[in-house]
Amino acid sequence: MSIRTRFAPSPTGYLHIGGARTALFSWAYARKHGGTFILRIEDTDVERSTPEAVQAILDGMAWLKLNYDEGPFYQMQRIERYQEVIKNLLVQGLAYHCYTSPQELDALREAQRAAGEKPRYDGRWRPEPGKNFSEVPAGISPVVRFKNPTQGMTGWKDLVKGYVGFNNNELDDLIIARADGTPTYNFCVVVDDWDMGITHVIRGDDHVNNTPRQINILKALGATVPQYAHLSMILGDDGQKLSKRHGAVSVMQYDEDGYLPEAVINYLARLGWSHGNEEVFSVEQFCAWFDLDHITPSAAQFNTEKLNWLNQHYLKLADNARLAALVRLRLEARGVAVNAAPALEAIIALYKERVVTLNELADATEIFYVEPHPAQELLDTHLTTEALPALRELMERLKTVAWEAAAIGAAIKEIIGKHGLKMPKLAMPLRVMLTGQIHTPSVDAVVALFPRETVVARMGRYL
RNA sequence: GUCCCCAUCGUCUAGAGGCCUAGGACACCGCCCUUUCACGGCGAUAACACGAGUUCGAAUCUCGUUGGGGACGCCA
Repeated sequence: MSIRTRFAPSPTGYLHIGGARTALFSWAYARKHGGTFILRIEDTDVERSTPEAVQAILDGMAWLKLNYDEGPFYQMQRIERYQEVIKNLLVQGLAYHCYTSPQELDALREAQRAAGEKPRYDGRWRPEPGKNFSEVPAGISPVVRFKNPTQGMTGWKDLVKGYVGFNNNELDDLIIARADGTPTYNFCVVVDDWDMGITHVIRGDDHVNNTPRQINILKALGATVPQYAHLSMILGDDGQKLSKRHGAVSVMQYDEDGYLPEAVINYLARLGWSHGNEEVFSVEQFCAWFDLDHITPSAAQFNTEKLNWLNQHYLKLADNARLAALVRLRLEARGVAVNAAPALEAIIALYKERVVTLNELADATEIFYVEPHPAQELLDTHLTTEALPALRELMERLKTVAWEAAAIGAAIKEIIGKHGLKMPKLAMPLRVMLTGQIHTPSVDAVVALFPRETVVARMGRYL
């Protein structure tokens, strides 16, 4: 049987790192087995779902290049189907109307909590032999509840956690249709997974408690129960739970922060999954290796340091032209006009091994297009009286020397030799005058990057 | 409170009873390279939560303890 997986986010916010990993694993599992990956938008919470959030999810997946074979399907467009199934369940006596008001339910739960019990529906409207429901309250639209089995166990062999079982008497009769007739999450999921022929449900840990309920509905429907794999959650850098208020950032934030999507993918792939000692691998390699057997059941803490390391690695590997396009966007967003000279690609070639993110790369390249303003302190420190004569001579030499790093380097060496100076005595003030910084790549290479006139002009300002 | 899940270096992890004196990676520290800062190379420090079992033998199996997390919505 062909494998069919799905990613089913609710559009109530951006795609965050945990969701992205769930999507990645689901996607990779389908890819590994030549199966089908489906995107389904679970938008039945009309209050909180927004088109912007849908777009944010789509954008996040596109950035990570997680392509889907079917969908996106929207649950709100399948309402009729859910209602049809609910009607059948009602007819078969597998579901029933419940007239308990939200206020009554609140009171019930409160009382149960106070008594140290697990808050749950007490089945007061559940049809039972001997029960008489002749006094149906007038003017109240009922919800529909699923008639959950009360005996026995419901369990499954979770592909990540192993066997997980619940006593059916722990499960209450969940609402499958609201008073306004709209179906609820747990029900839509079941119908969709059934209709869409999902074979493997790969989702977050927070759904384990929903699983026995969903299995019971699936069984009532006569549907095949898919395999389940519950992924543990991702904790923040500080070990705390990720939430909107705390550290849960959109994957697109990583784009903004200057991370490469392949670095994020590689990092996420390795978070909670392993293939021996492999740390760095392409997405293709990941798809070939991926399996559910090597997913850790325990929660994982996000580690920005390691993401940084991977990003640096992929930056070094990345094509200069691609990086130039990415950096150009960032520079222009800062209002920096990227001129033809110096060539951005050439600058990047020299700088990309020295930075961690694209933003740092943009920082480093910016001074090639914008006048630097060296701090007076740096000028005082490095433009020493002993260096000035040599610097002036160098400036003259740079007006005529062959414009390439080797020749420039040779000229510098010759001049320091002549003046009895050590390399840094000349290199540091040169860096400061040209870039306003004291940390740059090899100074002759930096000089060679600039047009000759720019170098002479920037030096001339201080000599 | 009830139910469910989890537990190896600071972090991500390898590990399916002897291959473990517990391996790799990030970070940290040290050394080398060096024209500054990086990069790169080499090296060091660092962990099986605790307690009982089972077994000739346990990081691996069982039970318990402790600690952490999740779920208990007419949210998803």
